[in-house]
Amino acid sequence: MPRRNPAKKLTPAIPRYLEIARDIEQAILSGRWPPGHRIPPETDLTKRYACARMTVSKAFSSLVSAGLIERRRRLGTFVAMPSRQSAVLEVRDLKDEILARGSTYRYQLLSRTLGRALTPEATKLGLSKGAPVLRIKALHIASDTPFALEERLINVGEVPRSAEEPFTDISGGAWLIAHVPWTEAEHRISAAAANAFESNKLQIAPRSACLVVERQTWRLGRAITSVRLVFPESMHHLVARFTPRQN
Amino acid sequence: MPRRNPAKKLTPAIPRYLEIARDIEQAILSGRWPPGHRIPPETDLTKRYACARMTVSKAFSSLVSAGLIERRRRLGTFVAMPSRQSAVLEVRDLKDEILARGSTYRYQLLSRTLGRALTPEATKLGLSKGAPVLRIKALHIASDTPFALEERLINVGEVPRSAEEPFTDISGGAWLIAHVPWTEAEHRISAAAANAFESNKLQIAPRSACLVVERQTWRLGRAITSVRLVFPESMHHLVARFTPRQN
DNA sequence: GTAGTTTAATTGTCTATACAATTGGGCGTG
DNA sequence: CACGCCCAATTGTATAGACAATTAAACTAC
Repeated sequence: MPRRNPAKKLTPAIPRYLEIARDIEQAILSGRWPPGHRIPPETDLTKRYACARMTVSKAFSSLVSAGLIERRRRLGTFVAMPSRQSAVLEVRDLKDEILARGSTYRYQLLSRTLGRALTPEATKLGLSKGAPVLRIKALHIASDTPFALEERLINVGEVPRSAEEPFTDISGGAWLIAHVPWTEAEHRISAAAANAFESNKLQIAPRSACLVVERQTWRLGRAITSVRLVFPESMHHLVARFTPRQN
Repeated sequence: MPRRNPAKKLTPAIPRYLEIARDIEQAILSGRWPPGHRIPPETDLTKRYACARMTVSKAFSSLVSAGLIERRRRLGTFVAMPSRQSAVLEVRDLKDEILARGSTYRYQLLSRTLGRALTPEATKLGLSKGAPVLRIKALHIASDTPFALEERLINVGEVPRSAEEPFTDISGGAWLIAHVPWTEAEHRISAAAANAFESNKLQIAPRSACLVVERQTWRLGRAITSVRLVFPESMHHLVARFTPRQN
């Protein structure tokens, strides 16, 4: 029977398992425990911290999910090799982003056509040629200055309700976020010179530098939408921030 | 004769807590439990799955760290709003990336000066003016074509050994990754037209579109380095991929 | 020596219980 | 009604113990 400590120990500001996790994290980040170093087994730390093994285990779990350590039965726990760095790229709705910087937001639908996928479109979405797709072109405008040009392709077969949505007042991105859960997304970020259509709509000089974000979204393996966002130089930058420690 | 007891309850292929987590995940991803939906409390699931509360708790923990659910004491557990999307941006060493695409890699140091931080440099790194810094300019070359221009600033006070490194054969990024652990990094990704120096070194037309990646790295709150990488249009794109399910 | 077998170290999962912390909602008083 | 107090639901953390799975290393039989 787990009899509680008679001293009525109030839980301290920082829980025990986090304290352990931070100690280990500190040892790793300071370089005191280099990659490959073997971390004392749970039973040792159980003694050192005078706690149950589950508590140490929980500390280790959080470090595993943060990618700082790796564990193997019988072998022990080791500081992970800093193999591939990664960063969390925040992707927010453009409307929120524009409003957040104090500008007014306006959305303008340029075109909306319901049709059958041409070969390149079908390839991009992983559909067969002729499948129903919705094509949307629109402008996001911040304080009367064009902010981004959006060209979107929606897989109507997967999102039937999109065929009834006019998209005159809400952007495809905002509508989809609200109506369709997704399981996987991929972004391609690059730079490109504006073509004639883009420079015209964005009111910038032809061939001027633009940031291009192409995003494709899937739901349980089937493509939902594919979108290409073109931002004039200096209108936008993406920020990615990474902290190794999780939880 | 192996004295293994075959009648003993073998642990199934998939542990109990993962089974629970997957059921919930499936309900969320399929849309059956939309964002904001209240998930039954631990005690209910404890009954439904006939297991201990710790097991349900562990299932929930993994879903929390995957960002699928949010929990609040007394209120309960809810399907997370898909508002703050995020993606994992892979950041690899340029050398690896170039070699991976089958090109040859060459690194060329353009300049290296050890000096005292000017005001803008000090501001960027969060140092006081006059602190020792190392400035490096270098080219990354893929199959004899300039691939990226690197302009780097290193906080010598935080990384003293960098002052002795010539950086003639190894890039600042590769050296730092190997020698200095970091705790936080921030990326700024944007597009810009090449200036005279950049177009000259990268052998591209003046004012042509470039992808600019600015990265700043800290270690325990103190700046280690700040780097600006300029890629000619079409030479490079960043790929970010996101999968909500984490295990 | 070699091949197979056992052992032991270590992590992985689970149970049953206990108490703390958080906080919306209900209750009562002025 | 407004304010403050208490209650109960729910999650958060922790304990002590149990057994399974993994696998390097020690051991044993040939």
